[in-house]
Amino acid sequence: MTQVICTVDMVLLTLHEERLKVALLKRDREPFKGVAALPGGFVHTNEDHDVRDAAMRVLKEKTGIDAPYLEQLATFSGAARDPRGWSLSIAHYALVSYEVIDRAGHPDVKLVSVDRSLSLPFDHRLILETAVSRLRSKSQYSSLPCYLAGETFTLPQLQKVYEILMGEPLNKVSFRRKITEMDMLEAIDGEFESAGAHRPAQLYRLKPHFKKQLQLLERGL
Amino acid sequence: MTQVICTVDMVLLTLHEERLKVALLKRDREPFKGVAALPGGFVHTNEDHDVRDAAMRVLKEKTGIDAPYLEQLATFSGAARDPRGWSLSIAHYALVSYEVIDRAGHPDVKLVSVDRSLSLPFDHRLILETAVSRLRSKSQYSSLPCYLAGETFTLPQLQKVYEILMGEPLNKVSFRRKITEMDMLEAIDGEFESAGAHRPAQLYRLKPHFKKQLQLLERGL
DNA sequence: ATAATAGTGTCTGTCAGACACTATCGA
DNA sequence: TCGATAGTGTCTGACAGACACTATTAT
Repeated sequence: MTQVICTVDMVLLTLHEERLKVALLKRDREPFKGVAALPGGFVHTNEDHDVRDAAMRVLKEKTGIDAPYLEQLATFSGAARDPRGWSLSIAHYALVSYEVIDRAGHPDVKLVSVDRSLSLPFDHRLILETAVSRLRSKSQYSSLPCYLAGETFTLPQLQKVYEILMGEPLNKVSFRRKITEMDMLEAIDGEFESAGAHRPAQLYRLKPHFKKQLQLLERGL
Repeated sequence: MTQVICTVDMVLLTLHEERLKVALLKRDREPFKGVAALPGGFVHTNEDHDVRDAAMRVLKEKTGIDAPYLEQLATFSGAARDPRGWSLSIAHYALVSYEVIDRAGHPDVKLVSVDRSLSLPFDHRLILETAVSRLRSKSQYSSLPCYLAGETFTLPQLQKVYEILMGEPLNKVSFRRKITEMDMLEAIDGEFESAGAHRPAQLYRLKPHFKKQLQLLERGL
């Protein structure tokens, strides 16, 4: 039994210009030095408590970002995926609003639309597709998309987020019924968002209880 | 960076005596020698193509079983979970009918109801609970439970399987409507199951197309 | 015949989506 | 006043579950 190379890879997703985008970073070492790839790194057994810790550390080191939502995706493995040898990557995905990426302002982070056919090193293409598929699937019946909307948002903004993820327009009345049913938002008293020559929209935020806990629907949207 | 111990653990689930049960094996070496635990083993980079291969190999070696359904569950990791050091286990779960376990006839395999509060070594309790939770969740809206029902089964038998997993009685008419909607079963012509002094039930099997591919419902059962 | 379960036709309450309406802003 | 979007009341068609019925076996 030979050594297994243990790494974590991060799929950092956000919404920008009405598109779902992934954060890519030019690799600073071999293999694939200089090629845009998912941020990743080795598991450090001396400093990481577990692989979730490793994923958060790698994300922070490479992009400067602490993500409000981060979840293990799956483990990708095999003899062929890394030229250095038999390797294994515990892939995670994280969701942030565009503002968080913008504020971090890391010069090497590039946002690329996930719908464009991307050529990525290792099996990062498969990892990315798995992450996007997981996100879209969970968006059908959970509060997950809220983490892409930022700290505060209006209901029309949140509906737009869901629509981009689901790839289809949603019924306004039904959408609001479901959001009410989930009972995860609180109106920010007296705060409205004026976005032009029309009635301003009420601002909402996630109830504190749901900051780290997804809310699920019995039946999807 | 010190060495990471890479293992796979298998959660082998089946139905027996109207209960969901997990297969446990007495450990044949330290740590926890002699204690009942999930079947597990090291990843062998020289013979396993990837961790799925490793999981299938471990299951076959320890229980003699080739499972019709096997899926990666999640990776459990950390410095504390294994006394030998910082370790990582890519947990998988597999579904089989009781007949498969019975036919394999492995003397050391014990079936234990998952609802009993079990004391297990390592973090196997957490792994088991995660697997059961995943299975129950997927049972709501997919054909997954079919793999617990065996090669052929009647609709009343399949409904019973779903009911055990969901923990509640299901409406017969609705259940059959959903099964028809999934369009994954084919009647075995002229084959019926006589189970007493009443009308025999039609035998069904999964359509070949769905042998390795789950069928999903738009809305759950 | 009777008991027991398999399998099906039909009715009804519930709920998602369509539509229409009011509310509130800037110009 | 008008155009635009926010937000809400209501109607209707579709569908899940309840009920009732027929079908088919062993005793």
